[in-house]
Amino acid sequence: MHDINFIRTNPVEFDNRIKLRGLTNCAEKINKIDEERRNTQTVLQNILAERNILSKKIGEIKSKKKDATVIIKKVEKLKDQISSLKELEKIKEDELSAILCRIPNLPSKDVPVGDNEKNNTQYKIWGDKPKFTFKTKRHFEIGENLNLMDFDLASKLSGSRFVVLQGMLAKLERAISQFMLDKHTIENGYTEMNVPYLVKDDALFGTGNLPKFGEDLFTAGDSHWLIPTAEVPLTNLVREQIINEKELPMRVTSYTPCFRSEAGAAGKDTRGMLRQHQFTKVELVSITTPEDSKQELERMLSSAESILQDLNIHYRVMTLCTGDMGFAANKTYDIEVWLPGENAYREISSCSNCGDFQARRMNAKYKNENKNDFVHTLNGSGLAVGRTLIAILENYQTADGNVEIPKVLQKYFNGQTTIT
RNA sequence: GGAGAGAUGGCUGAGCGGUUGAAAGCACCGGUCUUGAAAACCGGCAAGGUGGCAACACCUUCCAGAGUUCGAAUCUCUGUCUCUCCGCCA
Repeated sequence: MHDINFIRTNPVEFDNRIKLRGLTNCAEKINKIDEERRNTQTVLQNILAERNILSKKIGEIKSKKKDATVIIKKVEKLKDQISSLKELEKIKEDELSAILCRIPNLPSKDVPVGDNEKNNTQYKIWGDKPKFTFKTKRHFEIGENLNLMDFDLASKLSGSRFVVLQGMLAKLERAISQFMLDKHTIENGYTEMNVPYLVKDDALFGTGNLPKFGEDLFTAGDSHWLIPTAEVPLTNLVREQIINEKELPMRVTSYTPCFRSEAGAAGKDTRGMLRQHQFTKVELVSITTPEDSKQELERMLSSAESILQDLNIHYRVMTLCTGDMGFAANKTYDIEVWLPGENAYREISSCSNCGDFQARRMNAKYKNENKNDFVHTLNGSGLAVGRTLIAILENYQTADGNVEIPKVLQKYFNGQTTIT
């Protein structure tokens, strides 16, 4: 949610920066409604002030047991005006927030400008593409050949975009998530949280998924939604609060399933488990002061990177351009992991600084020398577990169709070193 | 699921329909004292908004929404949530 005050005082800058996200000339329209709203409010407040004064007088007169009918008649006349002005004010407020809550965050000034992912820029690259002496397979070929990954079976239960993992692959999924949580809690300074997977509208509004992107979500039938990412419950942990500055930065992590309808992704990545309706993810969320959020994004990125480095898998980090960022972000880094079977880099993590955008929607503040200000929120995958499993299968595959278990995961396998 | 109780400022907790934005305590901030700290004492301390260059003035907010009233934290209705007891249950 944007600061109306900022739009009012910097309409040109606002329009220039929001244009980078494909929206044109918003400020004038917004400011016109805002002005109508404020004018209405001023008139209303003056009448309310008058009513309050007169009502107080009535109290004084009555306490002296005198007759107040003249003044009471006078105040009665104000009532109609008050209710119609209140109505008008509400209309203007709703009109304003309907527009404001659908406008994406302004891109940070250090984000590359562009319309689509082709304009993303490489921020860093780690390791090298591994060399294989045999023709590499894709993850689902490996998994299906091992008889440990079954898409047909899953579709009987749940339809398309689901998978059943069995035996060592199910265990691998568990080992990966365990490893990630251990790494983030023991070495990277995050506190592990166990959070609800069903949330209310308000929580999704807070992170920016609603009201615009309900299509991407699953509902649970009642007033609950299935979380598309643990970002939603984790970020909302600070909603409607004034946090003591000493508590910041707050770093939390959680391993959860994520549910996405993939409404706009028909025909995209239909083979394999790259894009599923349900997947698990270890999420990182940081709550910081405005001064610290930029460096926190770098720190968060490093935390996510540390997983792939420990797994010794080659990746690159892209800075998303203005046109490719998510709704709530002001800057986003995507970690793209190298998949030899697919001969491509694929997103495995997305780390975003949302500035105060979500904090405004959630009304999350911190106390700073007797001043209250909105916190900054950041979120990142650390990492997507399913895609990490894919990356391991493809990077650790052997000529005979088996998969080596990465060193750091072996302790979760009682010393076993290969999946066969 | 049945019966009852409740929701007030960062927290605990008072609050007759009329100077109650709200007592008191804790926490927090500033000061005195102290070599330093603690204790003690003094002072400050809710949020959001409108108008104003500003000092400041005013408006709104006591879970949410509707209502009664000249006037609601206080009365009525609805919803949400919490707690206690009973039943059921992983």
